[in-house]
Amino acid sequence: MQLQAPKGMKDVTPKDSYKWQAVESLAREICASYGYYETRTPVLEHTELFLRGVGDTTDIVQKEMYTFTDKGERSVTLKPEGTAGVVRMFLENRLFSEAQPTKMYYLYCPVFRYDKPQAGRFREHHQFGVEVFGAPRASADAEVIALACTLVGRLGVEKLSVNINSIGCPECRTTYNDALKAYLRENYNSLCETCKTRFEKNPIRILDCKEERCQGIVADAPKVLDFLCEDCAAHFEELKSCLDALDIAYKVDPMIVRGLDYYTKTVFEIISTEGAYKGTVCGGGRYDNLISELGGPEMCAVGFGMGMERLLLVAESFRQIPAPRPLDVYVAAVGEAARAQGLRFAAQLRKAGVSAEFDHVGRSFKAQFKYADKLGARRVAILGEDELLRGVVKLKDMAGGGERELPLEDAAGIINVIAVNETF
RNA sequence: GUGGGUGUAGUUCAGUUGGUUAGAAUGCCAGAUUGUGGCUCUGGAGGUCGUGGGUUCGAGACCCACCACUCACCCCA
Repeated sequence: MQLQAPKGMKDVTPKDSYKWQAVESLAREICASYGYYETRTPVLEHTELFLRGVGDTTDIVQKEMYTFTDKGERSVTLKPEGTAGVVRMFLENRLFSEAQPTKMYYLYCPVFRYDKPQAGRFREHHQFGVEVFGAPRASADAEVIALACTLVGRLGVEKLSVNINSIGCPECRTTYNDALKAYLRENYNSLCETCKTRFEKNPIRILDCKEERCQGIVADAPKVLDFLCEDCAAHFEELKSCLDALDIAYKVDPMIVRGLDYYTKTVFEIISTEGAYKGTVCGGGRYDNLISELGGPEMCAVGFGMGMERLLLVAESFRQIPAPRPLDVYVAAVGEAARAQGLRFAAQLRKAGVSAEFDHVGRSFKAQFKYADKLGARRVAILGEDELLRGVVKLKDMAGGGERELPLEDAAGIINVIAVNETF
């Protein structure tokens, strides 16, 4: 028995979950303000969906998928990204027949990729993502970028860079690929081995190569942006003016090439430049052909995926996420009769919306106080033999150290004392 | 997939050229008023020294293999 999570997978312990919840509730709040609704789709999909959706020449599909055969001999795959499943959901539920656009988000969506873990890279990670279907105008692209920036900004992350690019539609990309290959042909022998194979298969990926020699060659290569057709160029201009209108600072980076095959026109990345993780925190773009390629109607789409682990890493290096006060009242009771009364009292408090804890260990008064202190309880309600006889409960304020005695019957008065944020 | 680093109490780490019973801090539990937290003091529990081989009279230390973690490359969020 190996008492260890699978390689590259992490637990969220009860002590840390508040950080995730903080990010999640912020994301929900922001999405609601932008008019996005949550969608939830299975962790597993038929393998075919990703082969066709993500693209079978990508690294993700070729070597990183958790694919297996289930007991019914079906090939299924743990989601390697969020978009394909949402498109499937959209088509299966025929949401395309509703009024468009359809604006959706997903949160804490588990994503699996079989690669070697390192800082900010896991075999299972979780994405917050957003998809807008049926919104052709670039203002949708800008809205999605703005939403991502709002979340990251609200978390206090200051050092980041919004990089945008356009990789055009299939038409302009063919023209561009020809031009790129013509340019690269002269330097073909100087390219790294991987790039040599990319040359025929997917030359645009060479732009993304981190090898120094390839970067040198690629620096003066023709830019996709110069080959955009009229429509794509207009779309890119519209995006830029929308971002300007929203006061979002961005950088045009003609070298952005995303790792998923479905992108058209807009691609973007939000990159953290400082903190515990440096690199892409959010990546997305437009994918106008994916819905039809998966068997749906001609319908455009734009969206992004954001790595929540990365987001958290970065956010925490700028600002501590405040831990919520865990407990209003610790009910300390010793003696069987008092314990019975205390158990009831704790239940009454909870019913009134006051969080309460009760001793289940059988500790001494002293130990119960110590424990209450450790929990960060604001008040301790004391119920011992003495109080029981007199029908009262003592209420101690842990910060001030003072005590008040209240009749046990007067629940409302007790709640009031507890609820008021005073020190005594 | 390629390459580096690291594995010793729950946690962070000491552990001499290989030599008796493997330590500290912190955390946990208890006690210092038989009903009161934080501070202090005292005590206690807690370790197959990552696993398996090997060298040796003797291995936590040296060698080999494996495993895990970690970092970088690749790729990505």
